[in-house]
Parts: sequence; structure tokens; C-alpha cells
Amino acid sequence: MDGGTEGPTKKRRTSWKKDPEAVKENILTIATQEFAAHGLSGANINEIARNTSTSKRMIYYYFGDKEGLYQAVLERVYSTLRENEDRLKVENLGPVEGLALLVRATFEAHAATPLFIRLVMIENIHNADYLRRSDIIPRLNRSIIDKLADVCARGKVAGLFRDSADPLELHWMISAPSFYNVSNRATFSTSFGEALFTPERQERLKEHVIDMILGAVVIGYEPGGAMRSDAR
Amino acid sequence: MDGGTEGPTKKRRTSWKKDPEAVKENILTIATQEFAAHGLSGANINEIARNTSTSKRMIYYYFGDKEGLYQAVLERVYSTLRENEDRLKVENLGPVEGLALLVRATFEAHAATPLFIRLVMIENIHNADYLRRSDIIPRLNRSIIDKLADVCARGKVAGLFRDSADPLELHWMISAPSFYNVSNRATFSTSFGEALFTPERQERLKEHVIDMILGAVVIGYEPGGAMRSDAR
DNA sequence: CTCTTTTTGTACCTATGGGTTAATTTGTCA
DNA sequence: TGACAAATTAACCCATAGGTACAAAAAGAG
Repeated sequence: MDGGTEGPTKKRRTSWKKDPEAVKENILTIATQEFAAHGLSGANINEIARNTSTSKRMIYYYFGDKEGLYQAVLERVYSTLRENEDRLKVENLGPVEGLALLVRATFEAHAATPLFIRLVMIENIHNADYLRRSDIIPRLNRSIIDKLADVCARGKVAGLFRDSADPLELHWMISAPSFYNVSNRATFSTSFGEALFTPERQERLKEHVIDMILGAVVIGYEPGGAMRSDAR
Repeated sequence: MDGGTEGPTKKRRTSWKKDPEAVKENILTIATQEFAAHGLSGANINEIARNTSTSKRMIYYYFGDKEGLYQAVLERVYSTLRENEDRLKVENLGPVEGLALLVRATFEAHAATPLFIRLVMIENIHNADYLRRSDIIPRLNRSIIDKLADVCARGKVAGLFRDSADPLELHWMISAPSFYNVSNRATFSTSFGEALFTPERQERLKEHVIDMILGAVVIGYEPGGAMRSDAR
């Protein structure tokens, strides 16, 4: 493929297609892994470049600098999260089952996306500076609160939930164990062993979390109640 | 070597005292802050040196390399934590009050030591590699489990606690919200506002956590029960 | 088929920062 | 009191990795 031009010294002979979006996607995918694995300062741009199908030059072309790339990764990952949340349909469930579903889904979603968890951990190490700087993100996590507010309101109207139930607090209570379960697995299991991280124990933990949350919110709730079809 | 004193070219003239322990302590204190602030790769040895009352060379003299220093910091911080745990006396309290006290103390201890939290976050980013490598640490966190086991056993004997209550799970349930409350404050408040982080809301959150835990463990428990002096 | 714009590759620059060399002071103990 | 070890200092080294300069090749417009 060098007939016609015959680069004598230089061998510019690659024939690429114009597909900036695919190139960006590719970079972001690799960068996500690298940042999640090593953090912002720990990540290595040369290493990222080596794992992409393009070159270091393109990273700087599209994302400006390391921080720009990190920010793009962060935003993409948060967006994905939001999409997952939006998929959850809870409106046509009873308040108790609805809440139980939200807890269960949150716990499972966290367990299924350790990469996301790691990026959030890293962002917290940076005091959420990049998240704060982003203009698309502050409103992202709105939908989960809306869902909780809906369930909460319906639960109170039906006389099933305590008056003290608060959507934001509830989100905090649901996120905390779900997040910690993944984020602190390494130090926890190093200190106390792997016992809690077998599939069976994880199932149990999940049900306990559901019971705890429902116990705090549902009047007269008793453990195991989330399993019953008539969740009174 | 240039004539008694009188350094014409070199000015080695500082006069220092020998106090290795104090120097090490000083280095560790500064290094703890730096590592907690920026992580292992983000921390800068020159910066640490600049903030100590000694020199960069001494850091390498006492701790070998950056990782050695990080490990020393980690171990010291875990040791401090253990000492705090040991101070908690729970044996002469009833099971319910005892458990409530453990939850309250854990929540407050986490809130009071953000530096420790950050180091644990960072260590989790590194998959607990340095914690695992340390020989003094794996047995460190034993005492808190022992305390929980004691409370648990007494609660069961008294017929107050559910049979399902498990010390390790309990520790997980107590740590999760206590840790998350500090570790994820930055992203949480960026996403949802600072509402939950005022002193009053933190108090409320703490009581809710206590209620959740006790609700999961104590038979027939009802919210606010931890406050009553006769914790039946 | 030019001309412009976008996309890409290669080679290079250079500040940063982890780590080292070698000398110098202080204390100690025969 | 002088050698020896421990503690400390100042100055230096240099690999790494973030970032850039330059220019070529492809695509699109007209």
C-alpha cells in the first residue's frame, strides 16, 4: 500500500476511517479502567494510550489533558448509572414492595459495578472537585430521590409508613451499606476474613439490609416481610 | 576539612540534637496528613519533607522508600484506632444498651477521624495490599468483634436478641453507615446538597442508625428504644 | 481536482519527584 | 581521647510521564 506515494523516509501507511466517536469511546473505556484501578494521579497516560487502538496524541486531541480525560470518564460513568436508575419501575408496586425493590436493586447494582464504585471512591478522595465542576452532573441523581419520594408519599397516605420517613435520608440509608459492601471489601476481608463475601452470605446480607430499612420505615414491620407477597 | 571551622565554601553549620523517635514521629504525623490528602501516588515526598522539621534524606533513612513510609503511616493509624476501641467498656451494660453504645460510639468515632477514613479509602483503592502485607495488623481489629460477640451472646441468653444475630454481620452493619457517612460526604453532598450534614441532621441520622441496628437484632424493638433507660 | 478542515503519527521536550552519594556532626564506650 | 556507630545534612542524579511541535494523510466542499 505505498505505491503511488512511496514514502521514502516516512512510512505513513495506515489508512484510517473517520470515526471520532468510536475513537473517543475506545479511549474512555480504557481510561475508565485505568483510572478506576490506579486513581487520578496513579493512572498513566502512556499506559492508557498503549491499551487503546489509537495513540497518546489523540487523547490530548480529544480531551485536552489528564484531568479533562478523568472528568470525561467520571461524567460518562455517572450517566450510565442514571440510565440504570431510570429503568427501575416502581410506580405500580405497593409502597412496601416498591421500597424493598429499590433497596434490593441498589444493593445488586452496586455489587455489579465495582468500577463505578472505585471511581466514586476516588472522586471522594478528591473532595468531589471534578464532580462539582461538571455542569451535567449535579442534577443527575435526581431520579432516585423522586422515586423514593413517590414511594414514601404513597406509604404515608396508606398509613403504612412512619411520618418520620424521609426520601433523602432513606437514600442515604440504602446507599451506605450497598456502597460500603463493595468499597471496603478489601480491608474488611483482610481484617475479618472473606466469610461475608460468599454468594450465600451476600444474599443474606442483602435481605438483612432490606429488613433493616423496611423496619425503620414500615409501621409494625417484622423481618422477612419483604418476601411475602401481601406486604402489609 | 577546611581549617577548624570557618567554612568558606561549605556552610555546614546547623547544630542538631539526636532524637530519632521524635524525628520519626514528626515524619509520620506529616506523612499521615499528606497521604490522607492525596493518596499514595498523589503524595509528594518533597512536600512531606518540607513540612517536617527534618529533611527528605531522613525519610529515606528511617522508612526506606515511599511505600515503606505509607505502610508505617497505615500501621500507626490502625493502631490508634484499636486503642480507641479498647477503651470502650461494654461488659457491665445490658445487651441492648451495650449494643446501642457500640453503634453510637462507632458512628461518632468515624465522624471524628476523617483522616483515618481517608487512609482506609486509599488502602481499599490499593486492594488492601499494604494492610495484608503488614504482620501486626491482621489481628488488630479483633477486639471489636469480641465485644460484639459478648453482647450478642448475652442478648440471646436473656431472650432479648434474635437467634439470627451474628457478631461479624453486626459489625458490618454498624461500620457501613458510619463509614459511608464520612467517606462519601463529598459526592453525596455535591449530588444532593448539604442537608444531611448539619449537626442536627447528623444527630438524627445517628439515632436512626441505632434504631435500624437494634430493630434488626432486638426482638420486638421499637424506634427510640435505645433512649429509654429500661431497655426491654 | 484543488483547498480547507479534521484526524492521526512520530519524535521530541522537560519539569517533576523518587531516590542516592558522600560528607559531617553527635554521642558513646574502650 | 580517639575510634566507631548512629544521626543528619546538602547536593546531586536521572527515569518517568505529562505534554507539545510538526507535519502528513484522509475526508469533505465546491
